[in-house]
Amino acid sequence: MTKKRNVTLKEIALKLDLSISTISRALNNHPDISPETVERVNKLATELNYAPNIFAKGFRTHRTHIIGVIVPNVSHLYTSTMLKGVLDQAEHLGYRVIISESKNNENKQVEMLQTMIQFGVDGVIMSLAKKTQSIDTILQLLEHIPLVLFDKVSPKIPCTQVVINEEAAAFNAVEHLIETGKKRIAIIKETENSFNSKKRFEGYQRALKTYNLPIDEKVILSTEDISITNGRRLTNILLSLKNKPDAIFAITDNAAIGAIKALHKFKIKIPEEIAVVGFSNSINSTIVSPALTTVDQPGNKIGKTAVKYLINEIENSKPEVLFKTITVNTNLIVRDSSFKA
Amino acid sequence: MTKKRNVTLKEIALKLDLSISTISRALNNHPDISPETVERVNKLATELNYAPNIFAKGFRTHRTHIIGVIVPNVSHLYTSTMLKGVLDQAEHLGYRVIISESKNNENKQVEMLQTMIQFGVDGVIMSLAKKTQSIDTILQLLEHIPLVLFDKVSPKIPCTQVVINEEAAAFNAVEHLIETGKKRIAIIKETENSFNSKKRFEGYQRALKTYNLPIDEKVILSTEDISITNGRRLTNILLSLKNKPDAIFAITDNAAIGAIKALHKFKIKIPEEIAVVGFSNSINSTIVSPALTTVDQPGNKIGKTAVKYLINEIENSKPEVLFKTITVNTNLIVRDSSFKA
DNA sequence: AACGTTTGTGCAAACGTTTGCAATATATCT
DNA sequence: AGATATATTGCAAACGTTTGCACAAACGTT
Repeated sequence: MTKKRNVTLKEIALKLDLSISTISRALNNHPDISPETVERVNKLATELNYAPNIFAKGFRTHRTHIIGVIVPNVSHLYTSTMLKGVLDQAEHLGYRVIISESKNNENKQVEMLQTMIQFGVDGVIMSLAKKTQSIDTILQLLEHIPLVLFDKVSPKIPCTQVVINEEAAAFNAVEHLIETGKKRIAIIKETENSFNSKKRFEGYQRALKTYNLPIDEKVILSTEDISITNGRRLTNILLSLKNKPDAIFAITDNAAIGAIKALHKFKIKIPEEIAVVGFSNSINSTIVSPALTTVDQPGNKIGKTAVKYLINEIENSKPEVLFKTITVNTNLIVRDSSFKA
Repeated sequence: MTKKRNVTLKEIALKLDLSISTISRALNNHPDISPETVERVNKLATELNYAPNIFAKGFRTHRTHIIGVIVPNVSHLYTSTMLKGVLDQAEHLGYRVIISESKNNENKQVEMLQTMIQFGVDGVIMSLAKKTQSIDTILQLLEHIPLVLFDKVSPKIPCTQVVINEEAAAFNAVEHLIETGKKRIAIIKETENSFNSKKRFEGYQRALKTYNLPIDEKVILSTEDISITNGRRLTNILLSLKNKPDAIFAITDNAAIGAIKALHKFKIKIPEEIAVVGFSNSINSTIVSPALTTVDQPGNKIGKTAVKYLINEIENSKPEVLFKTITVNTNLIVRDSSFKA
């Protein structure tokens, strides 16, 4: 493949009878070049369609204007919504984005992080792989590069983190069920206490306490893999109880959909007999019937916010950075699975 | 941010009392370095955790080992499945991936293509924006860089293209309906003849002809935006006909889901009265009830294949390249919406 | 008149790598 | 032994950019 050679500073310098350094400075708005010279240089540069050689530049400046993104799985709808936000915001701020999948594998995760650093990205945005344990390597790598965590985060890693108000969102969801008259609300959550699962569970507990409802272990079910199938399976368990719940709060849309399928099977009326609420506002939540009441997570906004903070860190490297946790708000979207008007 | 300095060839050279060039050659398996030297160099290199400075390298070689991907919208499930394939295969072959969205905007599309080229990617994989008209700029840019089109392609662009067997897939889908005894099969397609829509329509027509069924314009409906809502709307039109169809082939899962919703509304039995078949095997197709019969498009494989061909073109730049169209096979997945066992 | 200041520009080194060519040492051949 | 081939290695240039420093001219200040 014969790529045409690009215009260089040298050529411009030659044509204008100036030195290379002057051209460089003119194009970079260096203060001590005279306005007229800047003018002339800019004119010719655009005329010749000059574009700086990104490698020579990166080589000198150690800046690439690339940010890396590492997520467990790109093909989850929610993830790709966040990616969209990242891409938009990055482009807007003049950065490009390299994306990798950790596939929820911890080793792969640090490996990707390493190659990205080695590759020279200016910063990394990451959503942690499930069961991320060995924080050590990550902590080490943190010395090399600015990192922002989003979605799946960990308080053990000292860096900026962008999350939704998991706890409050769960609280609202459960509160909504209580307000519609439900008294025995089950929860389907994850076994291992991922950050998200834990927070949502806390919100669930707080809601029950606030409204003086008993917390009953029997209707608190957990699963390793929070999928449709497991949502269904756990719901079957709930249905086998003597004292059945009158509502199910599933920590995930998929689990909620599984629940609905199980309830369908037993011809149980939703929401009259048992109401269901999910979490994510995935497309599926509108397709299942009855349509699912769920928590809308603004993935787009999360992505954008993460980029904004990362680039801020990259560009204003203060000696003492204060790492914040940024919370993006969610909305409860009420549909037929919990309340019929 | 204080990035730690990396190990360089120079340091290795110093420690081994060899020249920089020898080190470089040893690490690149150049044939005229003695085996022992190669051994020593490799040993020390891994020991020091040497990683070549990607910028110095790209600077010299004009190779970045990055490939660019441009798609209309990352947050479509099918797209993100293809992306997954791209990421996997690229990583496997030692490349990294930069992703951009064209947002189905033609100008944005060429703009992205340009910045990617300017940025120095080794090649680009692209799925065309809807209504891509001005092929000219793309043809020009083609001189600068290897390009592979996938999914949304155009025969007007002379480059390798990776697609599914749209026509045959549609044929099979319609054939399946005919085999279950359906005689009046409607189709819901796109107004503008996108490559995909056109091919699928051709398959539809061929199937009817093959089985000597009449082609009736009345049950051939089109829409600009092939969404759930429009699937529903067009199905309502079909239901208002005197002579109703006994099956609907929707060119897209979403349209098919819209159709199912419309049929539900009128309490029409699926598939007994009217069967429905979609296209894509999106997750939704299993969530809707009855579960949707659909064409499984192996997005993953398409992504992988595209990368394979692109990298082949990048690495073996023959003077005369023969541009192929690669066809990836699909499967019809039969579910309850068309046939109950 | 001599000096400092400011303004605009150029020189040349540096970043880390690859690579054509030269150089040396060793082996092979007459 | 002398000459020629072969196997290893080193030298130095080149890639395009940025940047510390030096320089010159023009001006204002004593």
